[in-house]
Amino acid sequence: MATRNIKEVAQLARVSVGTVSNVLNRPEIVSPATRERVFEAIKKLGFVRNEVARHLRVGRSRTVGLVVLDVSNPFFVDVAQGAESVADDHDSMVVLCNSAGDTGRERRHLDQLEQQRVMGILITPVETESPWVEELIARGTPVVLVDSPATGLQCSVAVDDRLGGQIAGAHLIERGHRRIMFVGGPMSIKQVADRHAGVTSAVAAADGAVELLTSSAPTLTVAEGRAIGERVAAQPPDERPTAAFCANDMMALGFLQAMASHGLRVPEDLAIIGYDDIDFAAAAAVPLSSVRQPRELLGRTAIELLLEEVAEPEQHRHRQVIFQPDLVIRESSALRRDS
Amino acid sequence: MATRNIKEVAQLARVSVGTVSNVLNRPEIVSPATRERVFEAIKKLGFVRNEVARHLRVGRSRTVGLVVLDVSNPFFVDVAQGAESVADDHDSMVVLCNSAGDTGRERRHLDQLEQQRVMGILITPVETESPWVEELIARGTPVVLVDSPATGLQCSVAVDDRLGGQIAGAHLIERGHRRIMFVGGPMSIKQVADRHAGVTSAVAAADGAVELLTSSAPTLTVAEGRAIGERVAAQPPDERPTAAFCANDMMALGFLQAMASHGLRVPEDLAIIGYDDIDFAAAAAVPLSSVRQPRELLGRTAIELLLEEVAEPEQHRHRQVIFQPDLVIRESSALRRDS
DNA sequence: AGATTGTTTTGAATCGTCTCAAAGACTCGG
DNA sequence: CCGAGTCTTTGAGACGATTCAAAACAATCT
Repeated sequence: MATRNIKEVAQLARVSVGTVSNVLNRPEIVSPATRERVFEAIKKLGFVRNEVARHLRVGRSRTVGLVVLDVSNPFFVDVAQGAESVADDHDSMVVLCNSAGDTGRERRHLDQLEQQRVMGILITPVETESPWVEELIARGTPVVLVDSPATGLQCSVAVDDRLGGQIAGAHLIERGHRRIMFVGGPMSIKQVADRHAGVTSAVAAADGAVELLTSSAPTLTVAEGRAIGERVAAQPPDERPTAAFCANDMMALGFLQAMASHGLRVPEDLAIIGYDDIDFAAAAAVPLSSVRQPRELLGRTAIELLLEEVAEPEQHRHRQVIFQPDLVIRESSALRRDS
Repeated sequence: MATRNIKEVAQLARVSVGTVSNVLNRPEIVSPATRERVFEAIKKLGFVRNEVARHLRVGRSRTVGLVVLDVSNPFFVDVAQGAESVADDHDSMVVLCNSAGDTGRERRHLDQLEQQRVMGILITPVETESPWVEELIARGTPVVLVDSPATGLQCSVAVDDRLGGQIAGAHLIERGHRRIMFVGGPMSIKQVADRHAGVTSAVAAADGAVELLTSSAPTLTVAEGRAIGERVAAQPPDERPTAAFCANDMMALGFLQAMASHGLRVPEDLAIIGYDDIDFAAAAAVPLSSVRQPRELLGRTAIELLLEEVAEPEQHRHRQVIFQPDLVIRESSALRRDS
């Protein structure tokens, strides 16, 4: 209730409001004596600068919005932490919003962020083509796409998911697997489609006859991974795939659990490889092989591109940064299989 | 760049700014004809209300800060989702901040939130006694403590951790364990201390001679849990505890992994029980028994208390809501042990 | 027509801070 | 002691929306 303002500080310190403002923003141009007086007044009154008024006046905000597909997927939490670490160094702030894969929620968050006049928005959009995002940009909010193809209207950072899928597929084939299942989700999600395309190309490139089965769940969750795993475990051994490539680690963990609860050994009976390399992957009881994405780096780079655009809007040219994924082989696919 | 303001809208619609404001805030008091004209102008110009200016004028913000100890612990993500679901219904917004257990970061976040004049702050403080929080309250920002004892200056929500520890201990004793290890962290963290106190009391209440070992790591992470697990696994079988009660599920998962990688069977060779019941606990290859906390409910209740305080500051009396934890028995502790 | 009541619309004041041109205070050489 | 430079400090507008007393307009009744 007792929120003090700059005027009260000025009164107590017997200076003008302009001087107080100067002390706050360019202390070096004000004489040590008055500066000290002002600081004392600030302390005595418990004055805290009203960032809202400041923002209104200067027109620039210090916060960046980050809208992700699923906060409960640690992958996105890590991306957020990467972004936040950079924001910290620029005394700005990241506000994390969860669209939960829902277009409506995504839109509401974008509206709120735009109304707050945030400095810019980092987003992993629910749908590749998003008119909302384009209008947002047209109205002047800088946007950086995370893990989504750029349209030329903005910068983007992404990881080559096709390559990731290919690496995973090649690895399984090299380990002797001839019957591989892709445990995926809706192909409308670009990441899923690309990873699938990657493993498909790896299969096509193999000499021998490698079979690729594809299953698809509505969402990329632990529960869905487990459900698909249950179905696979119920199949007769000679019909079962010998390896599963899961669209993300959440699904892979669910799949793994289904294997365990049906007494199937991983990797002996069935190898598993996931995607993202979240921390829980390494910590699984059978440590999970996974295609690693540079998660923090993704977030860091995204916000750096944004800050760059904000700093020099004129000479800024939109860029698309693409990182290479990385194969991390752990126990869940470590075994060589004699076909 | 092309951010339109209410004045431009007024001009185009040939009305005064006051009328535009009315259309935005109390459309019912303005005649249908002008209302329509104003809406058209808004659409044509792509006008988006400046929440910053609004906030400055009306003095009330629509955002709530939530400062948590560790975003990479899914427990806190779930708390956040609970809070957000309530915020959604009150068209306000939750901004999630991560103190990462660091007092400095915590303070920076609190400063930023106060400068933004947020409606209020929900916080799981790093340290129980926090002068910053008290000053914050004194200066007029409502605070609700999450999972921390209230000082009477604010509301709080928490789960009875002592009871949780006791339930876990009693369960293990009932299953025949006579040598139990508490896998914990710094006792300065209230949650850890309480859970430890709980299991201690359960042990004291047992007739037979039950031994309680205690180990402590600097942080409650998967890696630390694994490290302690490695040490335990290296002990000769007759010196090893037969059960481990971990301070949270992250540690329990790490511990579990160490068991697996050393060929120790869970629960046959060693039972494990965790705390929080995060989703990954059920999804572990040996599904983890855990003491469940009502995670979303915790977040929901916290923000409801805050909204209540904000709505009626006068007649508001601070309350402390305490929830009961719940034992979820899964495979990792399912076995009855014959001593 | 004039009075009365009710409905819409107006526009000036306000929120707390920043900015910047201009005024004030000092210093120093002549 | 004056005038030319430096430093410091001042104070009057913004910024964009909301509010509210008052004005304008409309409808109804004498």
